[in-house]
Amino acid sequence: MASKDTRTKIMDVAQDLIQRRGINGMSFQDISDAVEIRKPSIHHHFASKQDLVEALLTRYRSEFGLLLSGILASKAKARGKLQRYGALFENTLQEGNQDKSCLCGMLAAELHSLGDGAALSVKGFMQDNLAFLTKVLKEGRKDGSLAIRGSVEDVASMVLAALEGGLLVARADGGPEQLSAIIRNLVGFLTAKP
Amino acid sequence: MASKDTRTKIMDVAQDLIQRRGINGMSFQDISDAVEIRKPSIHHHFASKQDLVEALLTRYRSEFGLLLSGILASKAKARGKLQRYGALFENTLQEGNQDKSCLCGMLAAELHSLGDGAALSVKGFMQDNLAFLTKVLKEGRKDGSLAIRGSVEDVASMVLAALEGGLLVARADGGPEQLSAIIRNLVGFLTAKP
DNA sequence: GAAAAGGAACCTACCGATAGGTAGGTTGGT
DNA sequence: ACCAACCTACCTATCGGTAGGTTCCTTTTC
Repeated sequence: MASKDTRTKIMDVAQDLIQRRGINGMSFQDISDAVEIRKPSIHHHFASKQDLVEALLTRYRSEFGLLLSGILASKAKARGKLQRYGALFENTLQEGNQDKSCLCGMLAAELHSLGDGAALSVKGFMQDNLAFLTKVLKEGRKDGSLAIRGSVEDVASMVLAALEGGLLVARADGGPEQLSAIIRNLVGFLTAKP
Repeated sequence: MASKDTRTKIMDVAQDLIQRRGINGMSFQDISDAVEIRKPSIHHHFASKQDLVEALLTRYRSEFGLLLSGILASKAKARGKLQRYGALFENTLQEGNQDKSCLCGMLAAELHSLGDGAALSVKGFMQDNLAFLTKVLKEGRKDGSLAIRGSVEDVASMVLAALEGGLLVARADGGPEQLSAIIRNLVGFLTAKP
């Protein structure tokens, strides 16, 4: 932690705050308090709040993309890949005080407060996930581990919606266990009957 | 519109703003601009922002509860009831500039900015919906129009998550058509095979 | 190798705009 | 005479952001 450079520390703190409070619930002062640096010094690393958010989104999409690639490359059947994908969301909610949501889920809610670049990046994140899910679902239809009816793209949308929404609902109501139940059921419904 | 009393106008405008921008993206000045009233006059009707939000939540839950009761009381089969329930969410997104989400979905995202009363009310909204869905799903298992596997409560959570998340995803990415596709698929997966 | 130049990484002090909220007065109907 | 429903004027806190200076390490130059 102490060895991380300041820019990274700022990004880490900012991302954590946005995932818990949202963009408009996070201020430069909050970052300044958490990272040991004066508030205006943040501007040395990020010219504006929009710049910070865009940098956050670029990093988040890149890291998330790596995780998705890792899942795609694994030897597991499609059903297993879907479970590993769901675990990404479960892990997010289980971190810290169990009140963190997906960065892009939060920003999607506050889309109105975003600049064009950030809004496009949030949309891009959704499309990244849909493309991933579409691949996994098609794979599952081939290897027989999943039973897909209708448009694969539409089912992908449903899965993504259930996970993003699951984070919101679980945080407000039933906690991590509720999210786990949602994922368990989702995978169950998509599983081919023997 | 002109005949509505000021208190109602304030609530209508505030709710619209929160559904589109979120709590922290809405200010008393915004309300003042939309309703023809000076900013401090809002305090005559609502002592604080928290009071306003809590009044909004009480009204929203009450109105939504009536809609749910109406659906429950209808003669339709459970599958039809589920479709009518989904239409509630579709209607929300189709209003105005097609950028409105569920009030409680937005507030669930910004839960950290809410007082205890409001947070509890958001949680209550989720539980209202889960109770409704649980009833419908059980009904569907009886009348044969739905095929539920596993815990009915867990499936209810999944449906609610998919709809709340569907609003977020559709708003950021594919618009109303994407939400419709999600609902179509959701109902499809829950439909008993002939 | 010493000195000068440069720039990254901070700092203090401050800015105008806006946030939610308060004090106290005016108006008009009951 | 009262009270609901407004108003103007103003408050403090905080927002994102700017100006300009200090420190220190690196790089260039004689």
